[in-house]
Amino acid sequence: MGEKVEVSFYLLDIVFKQKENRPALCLYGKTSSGKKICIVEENFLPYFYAEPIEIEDRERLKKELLALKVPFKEGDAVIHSVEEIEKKLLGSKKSLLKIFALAPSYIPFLKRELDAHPKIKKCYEFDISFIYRYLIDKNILPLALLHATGEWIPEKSKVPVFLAKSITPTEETTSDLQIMAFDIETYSKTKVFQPEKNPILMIALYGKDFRKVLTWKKYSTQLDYVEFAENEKEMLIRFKDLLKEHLPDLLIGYHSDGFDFPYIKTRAEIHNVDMDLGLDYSDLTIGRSSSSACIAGLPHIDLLRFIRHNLRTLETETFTLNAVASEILGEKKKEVDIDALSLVWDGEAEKLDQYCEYNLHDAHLTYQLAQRILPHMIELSGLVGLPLFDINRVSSSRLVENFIMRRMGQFKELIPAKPSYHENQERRSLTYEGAYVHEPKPGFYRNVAVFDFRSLYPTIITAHNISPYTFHCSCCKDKGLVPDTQYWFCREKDGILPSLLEELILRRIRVKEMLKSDKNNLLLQARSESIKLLSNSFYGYLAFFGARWYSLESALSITSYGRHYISQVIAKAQEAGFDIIYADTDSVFINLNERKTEDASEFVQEINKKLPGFMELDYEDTYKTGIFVAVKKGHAGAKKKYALFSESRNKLKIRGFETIRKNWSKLAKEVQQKVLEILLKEENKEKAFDYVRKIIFDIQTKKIPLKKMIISTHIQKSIESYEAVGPHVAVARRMQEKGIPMGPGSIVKFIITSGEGMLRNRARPPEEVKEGDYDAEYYINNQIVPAVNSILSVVGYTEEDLLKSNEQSDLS
DNA sequence: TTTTTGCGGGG
DNA sequence: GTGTACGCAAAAA
Repeated sequence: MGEKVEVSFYLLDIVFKQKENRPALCLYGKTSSGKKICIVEENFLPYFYAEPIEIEDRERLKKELLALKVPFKEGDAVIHSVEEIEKKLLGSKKSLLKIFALAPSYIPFLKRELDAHPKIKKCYEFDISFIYRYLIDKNILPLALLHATGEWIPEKSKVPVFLAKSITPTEETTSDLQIMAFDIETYSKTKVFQPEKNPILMIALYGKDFRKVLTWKKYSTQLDYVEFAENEKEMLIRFKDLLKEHLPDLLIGYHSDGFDFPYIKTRAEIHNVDMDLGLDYSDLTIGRSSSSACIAGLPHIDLLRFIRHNLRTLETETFTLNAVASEILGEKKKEVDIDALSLVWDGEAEKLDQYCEYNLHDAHLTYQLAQRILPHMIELSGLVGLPLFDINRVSSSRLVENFIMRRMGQFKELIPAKPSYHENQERRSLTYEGAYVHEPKPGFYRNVAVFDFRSLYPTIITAHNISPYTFHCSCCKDKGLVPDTQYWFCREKDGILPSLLEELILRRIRVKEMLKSDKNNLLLQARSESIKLLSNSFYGYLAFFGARWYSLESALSITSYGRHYISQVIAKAQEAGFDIIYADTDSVFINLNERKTEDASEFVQEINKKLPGFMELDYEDTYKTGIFVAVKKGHAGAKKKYALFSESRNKLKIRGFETIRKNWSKLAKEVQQKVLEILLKEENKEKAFDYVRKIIFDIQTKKIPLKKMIISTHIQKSIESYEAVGPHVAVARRMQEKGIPMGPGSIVKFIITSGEGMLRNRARPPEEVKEGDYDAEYYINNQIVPAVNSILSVVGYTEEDLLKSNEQSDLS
């Protein structure tokens, strides 16, 4: 003890702790041999800037400030020290006072006091979280290798604690992380989860060379990974101890912010068990409204949150573990009757094996998903400098913001404050014109060429130097305005945001270049994706009401340029004799008619010759066939709703047809898909029409199996509180009468049966319906016709044609 | 058309 | 906690 030593470690997590007289940062990390340690940094103080009114007597002002006492809780918030410093605000120099304090929580109080101080004009950078401030100022990246000198100190902790005298960052980072995935199963006889009432039955853990399912119902099993606890309380304690024993670098769950951890916390409170999972024995905390489960020193990753926010490239519409795992891993959840778990638990414990397997399999899927997704999170973390815990949870606007904040130092520019509540409200209420959408003429088309601008908004920002820093400069007023506005941006000096964005675009070009010779390099792919995600978020960021660098003028100018360029392409295409079918934001759909693709290619090249900066029009593809439909009422073309067939890729591109959703029967979805396929791939409208006629005939003659007729709907509120009793509510009430509780969140599956009277009296749960006993009329008129009507009317069939009585014999 | 509510994910 | 952190779509008004 007491001897000066050196340690090197990779930074995994960072936690702030207010010590008696000083703020401390606990840097949790692992050494190159994988050992976990905690390095305490006490040499960094929180601060903000204050701009004095006159440059009169600085020394006197400093003394005055140092003597200030601002009431704070039981004591006083005081200023620890003051330094003089130069910074820029929108390019103009400011000489400022850097005000240090001994606690981050003093900062808002001191700031408020100085705002009211007669000798202080304005305060800056008072709303940057202490941890980010530290990472930014010390230029430390998460997962970076750090060297520290200091000494080991005794402290209550699950890992050795080291008090640092100095910390030096390096450029080296690690991506080799030991992860542990977990999942719980709970008692519930309905869809409604009641952690206050119903216990946790199982907890699965899956790590490298480690798998375990904890449960507390003893039954005979051959599964070597099942471990029994006396009761739920002992199981929770065992879970805690296993984490302490294994100390993974990251703990991974799926919807664990919103479900598993809140559930665990509630159950632990009931049993009076401390959920002191933190490496410093601090409790698991659940953030209130944006609910995130946080463990000191052990970053908790909820994959669902990252996937929902930042992995929108997935095809899937829903983000259930099953859907996401089958798309990313090609593997599904284990099929068990989860509804029966509680009954089995109560009465047939010998059948619990399948649920233990199910539980472990979910943890395993989560583990595998983490292996795929972590490279993306790690790349993003390195790019914008946010720790993995935050990368997991922030929106793309905050990614952009942190990226910019980190780079502000090099420009010596001040970081603007977050908007006040009032500004926020004001910004929310402002709207402006968005992208251009050209209304399509409904119809069936052949040879549809699609052009689109590659990264339209990012390239507009860089090509036209759009940013709050270049807005209305004094030098370029007479050099031209943004189309359809009175605004201009500097043409002489590079704006900070456009130059950062340009750097990103160039970096991505380099990464893509490297990928050409190393196609399967997942890390490079993740890097390219991360840069793309960040670049594409700049425009949205400028228009985001909560942004520090909010600039309505910039956002509005970007969309204005966007409309300008797309309209230009449309006009020139028409000049060149092409017919425009449709256009939306950054893409134009052209009817090639008898023209060759070479003509279109040439046209695109001509356009590209005149585009500034990185702007570029891509010839995306030529689609063999395409359908654009009309809006429900009227003859106008529906926007953002079309289907195209790419012969070269042998793939349908279907957009905006919304029947791929709930409360449509499987049959309706199937029929819609099939009709589009026949029309686009086979170009046989008679066959499509006959197909639908055949389906209608089959419905009438009761040949369709019941399971395709099931409609599922979500129950929104308690069954009693519905005033309008729709079919789903009626069915839910019947189920409840039969002893199956129904509440918000329950999914009701029902079939409309034949007979007279109101729908709600004819809706039945599928198990009560005999094969063939569905209401043919209802399914034809409310499911099939709406699904295909707009499509078939494009090729000349009306609703009446579809519903004409089935006398022709060729159909049967 | 504008405002309010409530789901998503999880068993 | 360098406070006051969702976002969208359907239902209701």
